[in-house]
Amino acid sequence: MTRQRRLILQVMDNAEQHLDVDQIFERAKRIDSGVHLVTVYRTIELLKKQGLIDELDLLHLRGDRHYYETHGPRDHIHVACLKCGKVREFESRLYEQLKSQIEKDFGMKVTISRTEVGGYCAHCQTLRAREVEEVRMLTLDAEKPAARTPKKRVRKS
Amino acid sequence: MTRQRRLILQVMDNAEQHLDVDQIFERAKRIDSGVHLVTVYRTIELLKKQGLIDELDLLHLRGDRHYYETHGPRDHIHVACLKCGKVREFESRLYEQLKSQIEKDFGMKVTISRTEVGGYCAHCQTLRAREVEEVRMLTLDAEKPAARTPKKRVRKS
DNA sequence: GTTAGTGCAAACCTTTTGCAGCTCT
DNA sequence: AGAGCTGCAAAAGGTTTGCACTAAC
Repeated sequence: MTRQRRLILQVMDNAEQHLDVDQIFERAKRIDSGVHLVTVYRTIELLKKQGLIDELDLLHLRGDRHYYETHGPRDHIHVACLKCGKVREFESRLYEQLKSQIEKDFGMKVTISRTEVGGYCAHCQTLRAREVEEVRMLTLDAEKPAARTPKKRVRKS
Repeated sequence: MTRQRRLILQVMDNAEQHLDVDQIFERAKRIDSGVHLVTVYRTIELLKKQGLIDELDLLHLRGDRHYYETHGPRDHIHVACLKCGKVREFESRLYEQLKSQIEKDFGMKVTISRTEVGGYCAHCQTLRAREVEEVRMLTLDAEKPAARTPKKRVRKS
């Protein structure tokens, strides 16, 4: 347990949300500028193997990077809004039942599980409905297909 | 709808398992050597946006590649064995209920969902080490991505 | 003929690696 | 001291982009 590892773990524990590698790096650097990005990668790899943290993709909504969170006592589902990007967590007995069913049906022991769900949250649904309505009004006679959301490229500097 | 796109779709439809980009590329090339990797990427991007294919990570068991499958009529869960790497699919009414519960609790409309589960399958729990190794050879090596072979460092001009 | 898709090379970003020097126990 | 970690530079791997050319409708 070195100074750097302690720091990285501390950053992740204090995080109020899911961080990607660069975010962890930035926060660690702010406290101790002598921490190297490579060390963050290596530490994350280690923690992942030990099962102390979980890795998420969040459905690649924000690009293909990975996000990390400290492994809590209970499994939860990540629910993301496709529009505003907000991620919420969800626990359910149904989820536990589902995993039990898999174990029973396949005769297997489940040790990892990840479920990520995307959709439009209550707030964005009303926004979207309004937009759709506007588009419809504009194109009543044109018979145009619905506008696609432009691809947003999430790229680090 | 071009020759290339038709071909790429055909490859994915005929696939008996989840393919990554390079596997799709290799198979397409075998049929029409004039297909370019970039076109595969662009086509996948397109199909993904249209919701015609789904993207999987398979819990990163085989590295950080992405895998693709044509989007069937019903959602299913991917269940992977951590030992032999075999991936099976699982459908359940519980899963539908779970998604309904999320929609109800959050007042949201769920449009994408992905769940991937890892564990030890019935075989791997009981097989002896040597037999496990054989299964691994059969399932993982069949079309395993090229191993990362470190080479002598050579300065690039 | 216009619009959209393709091939190519090169850029880009993220993650991994070899190695030398430094830390922790 | 010895094992293990770290920082560094650079490689490797995967994905995207700019641009000229070609194919599709």
